[in-house]
Amino acid sequence: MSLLPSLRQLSYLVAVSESLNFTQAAAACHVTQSTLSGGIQELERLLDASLVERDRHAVRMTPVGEAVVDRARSLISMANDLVEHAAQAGRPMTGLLRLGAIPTIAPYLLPPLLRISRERHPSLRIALREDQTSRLLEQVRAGDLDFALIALPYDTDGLKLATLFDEELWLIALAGDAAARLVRPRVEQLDPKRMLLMEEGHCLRTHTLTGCGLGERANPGGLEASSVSTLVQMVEEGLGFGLLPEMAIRSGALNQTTVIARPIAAPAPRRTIAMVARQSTARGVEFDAVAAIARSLEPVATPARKRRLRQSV
Amino acid sequence: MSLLPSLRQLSYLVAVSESLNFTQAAAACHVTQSTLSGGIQELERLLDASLVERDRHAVRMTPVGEAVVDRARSLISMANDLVEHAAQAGRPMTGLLRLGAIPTIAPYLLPPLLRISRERHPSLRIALREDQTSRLLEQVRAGDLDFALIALPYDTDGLKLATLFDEELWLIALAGDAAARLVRPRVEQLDPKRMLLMEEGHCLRTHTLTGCGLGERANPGGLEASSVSTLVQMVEEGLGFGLLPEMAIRSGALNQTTVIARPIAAPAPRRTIAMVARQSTARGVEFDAVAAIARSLEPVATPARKRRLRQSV
DNA sequence: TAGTTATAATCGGAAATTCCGATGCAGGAC
DNA sequence: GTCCTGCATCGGAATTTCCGATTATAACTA
Repeated sequence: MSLLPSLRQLSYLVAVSESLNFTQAAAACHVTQSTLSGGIQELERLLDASLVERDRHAVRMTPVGEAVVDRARSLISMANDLVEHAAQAGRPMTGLLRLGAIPTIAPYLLPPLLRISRERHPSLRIALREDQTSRLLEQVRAGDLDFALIALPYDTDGLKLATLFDEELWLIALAGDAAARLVRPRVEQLDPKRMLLMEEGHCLRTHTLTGCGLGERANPGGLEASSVSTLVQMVEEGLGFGLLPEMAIRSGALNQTTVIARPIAAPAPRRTIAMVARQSTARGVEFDAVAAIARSLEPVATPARKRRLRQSV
Repeated sequence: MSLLPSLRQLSYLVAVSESLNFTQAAAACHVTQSTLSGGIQELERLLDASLVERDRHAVRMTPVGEAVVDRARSLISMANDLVEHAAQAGRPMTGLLRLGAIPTIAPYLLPPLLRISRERHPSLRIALREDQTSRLLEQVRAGDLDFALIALPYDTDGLKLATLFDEELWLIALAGDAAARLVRPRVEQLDPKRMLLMEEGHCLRTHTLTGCGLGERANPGGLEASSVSTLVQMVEEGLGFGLLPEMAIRSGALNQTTVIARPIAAPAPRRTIAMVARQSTARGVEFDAVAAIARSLEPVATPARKRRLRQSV
């Protein structure tokens, strides 16, 4: 086994890669510039590779440096998880849990989830953050979030994953709309030209397109929604039809509108709700507990229930 | 961010967990017992948790200690990968690569794989180890192996995975055997009572059973083979029939025998050949290169080829 | 051109840490 | 009791880490 670099040296390197400025990096690490400079040099000597390119004009990371920084980041977050795990070991289901969720899940799944969690585990506090999938995963990996609720398919490589439940996408349209004529439309019967999509980057956009067998080509009409509610409003304006997760509809996304929802004939477009965490998370117990609660909230889609739901909107 | 433990302290703890003896652990770490003792205490103080239980009679790890040891192990192997990656950065496809393979792959896939690898990458040396899947994965995780060739389905959680190709299991039997009467038998037509299996722990056993829709119940006859060649010999003795991967048959596992092979009608039992490595492996370039070579060695199973093969055995 | 600012490297010494050897202490074997 | 095994403890040595001051270089400014 070779000699190992210290986590401190690695954190110096990470800091440099973030500011590309030794002085600022040193401040961020609460050490002097000379200490950090020495630390970086020591690391380069130990690894026998140049990691940071010090030009007259600027500081840049070398390709090897970037690779080392990536590995160093996950090493440090793993070490943090280790410390946290030991600290929390005797007292599971307590303390602060930082939970992220995408905007097409948060408003519908979180209210009952938080309520049940408070009932069962009163001393577990949950902080919420709502963001796009890619950013949530970044934050989970960086250790800024403990868990994230996302929709699959999505690349979750290297993360701990628990699938929670499947969910169908339903058609939403005005009552008079051509798409709403059919009680149980099939995806092939939907006119791609009149389909309203979410903006680029929203995972619901991708899931809608792939669910309808369409590629990631831009929306012909050029009309894109930035949230579920704007999508509903655009449908209300008669600009076309859209697809919405069953959960959103059940939670009243169409209330106060004249938009109606229709389940789509099998094979219906669907997405899988899942929760992710770092593999090395200190909160394994909480992960299982929260996942269990979320699973119990699956939108049970019996035919009778669907009929009732369809009538109510 | 809290204060982090040093990798050295963590390695002390890992050593203690392996020998459960401070003096021996100290020797393994090349430090004195007092140094190691102090290191462990410092770690316990830092984590604010008791990790090692020092009884009058023995040393045991606490549950928290075990958990910390697990995390420490992967932390240390990640750190080693980081160092190795930096060292190898400028010179890919060189040096020693430690490759493991299960016994039902090694004799068939490795000879051509090694030949092509030597042609394309003369300065890459490959050391081989043959073992059961579970042990290979252990060694990969521990950093004793770089890659392992295994058969899926198998739990590869937390490892870097590349699927290489699918492969059917073929029926092997004596020409006069009831099972060999059919030119293209279906799995339902095979008599479970006369099926010869590999020993417990061999993944081919599991894949055979699940491929035939059978549970993991013991072999009724109690006859179990410890390798492909013993399985073939048992078939040759007329003790029953067996299932063998296509690759093994193509490579001549039945040569010098009177045993014949029959492809099974769709849906045939199959297994997926895959290669795994640590997520943090320093040999990402080599991983892709070796996987590409292995993929090019897929047993192409066109009907014409199958017919030719069947006649030759 | 001379002065100012910004940034990283270098150096000597202070501070902290890591380590060792010797010793202490407890239990078990004889 | 006496020896042996095994972990904890202690003082001091060796090493590492860190700081502050200074130097070096380039860019910008007046």
